[in-house]
Formats: sequence, C-alpha cells, structure tokens
Amino acid sequence: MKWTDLDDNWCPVARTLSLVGDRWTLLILRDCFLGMSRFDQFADSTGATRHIVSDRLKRLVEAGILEKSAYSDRPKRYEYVLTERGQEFAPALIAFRDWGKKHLPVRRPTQA
Amino acid sequence: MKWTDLDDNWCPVARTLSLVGDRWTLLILRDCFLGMSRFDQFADSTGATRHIVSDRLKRLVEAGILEKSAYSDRPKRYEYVLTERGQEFAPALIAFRDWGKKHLPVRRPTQA
DNA sequence: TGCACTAAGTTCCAAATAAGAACTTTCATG
DNA sequence: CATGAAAGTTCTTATTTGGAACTTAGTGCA
Repeated sequence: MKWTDLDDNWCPVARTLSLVGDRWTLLILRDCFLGMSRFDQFADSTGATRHIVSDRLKRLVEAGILEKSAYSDRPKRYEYVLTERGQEFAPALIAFRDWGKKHLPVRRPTQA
Repeated sequence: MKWTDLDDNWCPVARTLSLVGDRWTLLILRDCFLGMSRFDQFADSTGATRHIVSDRLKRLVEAGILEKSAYSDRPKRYEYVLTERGQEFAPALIAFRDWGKKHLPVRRPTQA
C-alpha cells in the first residue's frame, strides 16, 4: 500500500499522518509555533531543501493547517501562519519534545 | 541537510523525529499499543511492505523503543513489544488520534 | 542608468527510499 | 512426502530527497 493512500484509512492516526507524517513537515510546524512564518526561515531553521519546504508549505496550506497571506504587495511576498486547526497540533509537538528531552540528551552540543 | 543528521540536532522534537519520524514508523507503534507484536501483523495492519516493516522494527529495537524476544524456539519466531520508553509515545499518538478524529472524518468508509 | 542584494520560489540531476512481488529458511501438520 | 505458516530477504521499478543553480520581481544605492 502506498503511503499517500492513508488519507481515507479507518484509523485517525493514519489519516493525520497522511497530512503531517512526511519528513520535515512537523519541523516546519514546530517553527510556526516558535513564531516563524517565512519561506527562508523554514529552510534555514529546519535544514530541509527549498524544494521540500515549498512542497510541504503547499500541502499544509491545502490541508488547512497553515494559511498563506501576502505581507508585501510589491514585491509580492507571502507568509505562512497556523490556522486554528493547525494550532491544535501543539499537544503532539509537546509530546515529541518531552520525549526527546527525557530520552535523547544531546551528545555533541551544537557549536555556534 | 540530510534527515538522518537530525539525531544530534539541538531541538528535542527533531531528535525524536529522527527515530520515529519516518513513514510507517508511528503506525507500527500504534499497532503495538493496540496489542500487536508480530511481523505479519504489522505488515497486514499498516499496509507497509515487508521490506519497510523489517527496516522499521530493526531501528525501533536499536532505539530502545521496542524489544525483540523469541516467543518460539523451533522454529525461531520473534515478537516485538514496547519498552518503557516506547510506552511513553502514548501521548503523541493520542494527540494525533484526537486531531484526526476531530478534523478528518472518513469520506468513504472502509468496505469490509 | 546600472549593479548588488533580498525573498520566494522553480528547475535539474544524482542519490536514497519506497512499492510490489517473488523467493528463502525453518519447522509443524496431515 | 506435500502443504502451509512465520519471519524475513532479494530484486526491480517508481517515487522522494538532497544539493546546487537559476528565475522573478522588486529595492537601495552610487
């Protein structure tokens, strides 16, 4: 079975993952919760390629998890902000954060 | 940046996702919470290929999230059970389940 | 006018993963 | 001895990712 066919799975966990379960997607949402909203911020912060950031933002907008709106008209510039249903991913991200803090201490701390 | 380099990221969400953020992995954990423990059960239930189930189980065991043990000696047969730290993914799965139940009602219900 | 610079993407190619089916190994049962 | 189950492995093809370069539509000087 293809991953993309999970969208109409009987299981709500599977249906949710069909939207946010791809690589990098949840890290982009994490950045949204940290106040980021622009393309370059997501690319720099997550480390995902621009190609992937572009794909994920498009799909998150289509899923109604992020909202895209212009913050400048000339030149046209857009920003991405969590919708109400997007905000409701907070519990999931907090759960992952807590698990990581408890079970995965950093080995070699990030140097500057 | 490669996805696999997230294991020593400063962010605990990223470190956690480097272990369980690949496609199918969280669905296998879901099945563990539903009481499943065998290779074929995971393959049938998730729909992932045997190749992927094999890879994910190996990595979950290496990460200390599942424990592999023999339930039969002849022929040798193994089962996979959540460790204590594995059990602690419950809040994350519950968060995804709740989000899906609330925001993603099934369109065409699974027919038999 | 012209040059450098910014933000937000898109495009292209090579490398890594996933999908699907068939095959293997080790027994148990009839 | 033939059939079948469980747990993987192997093989080939299709889809995704990773990395770098390129594009578009301006802005800010000098």
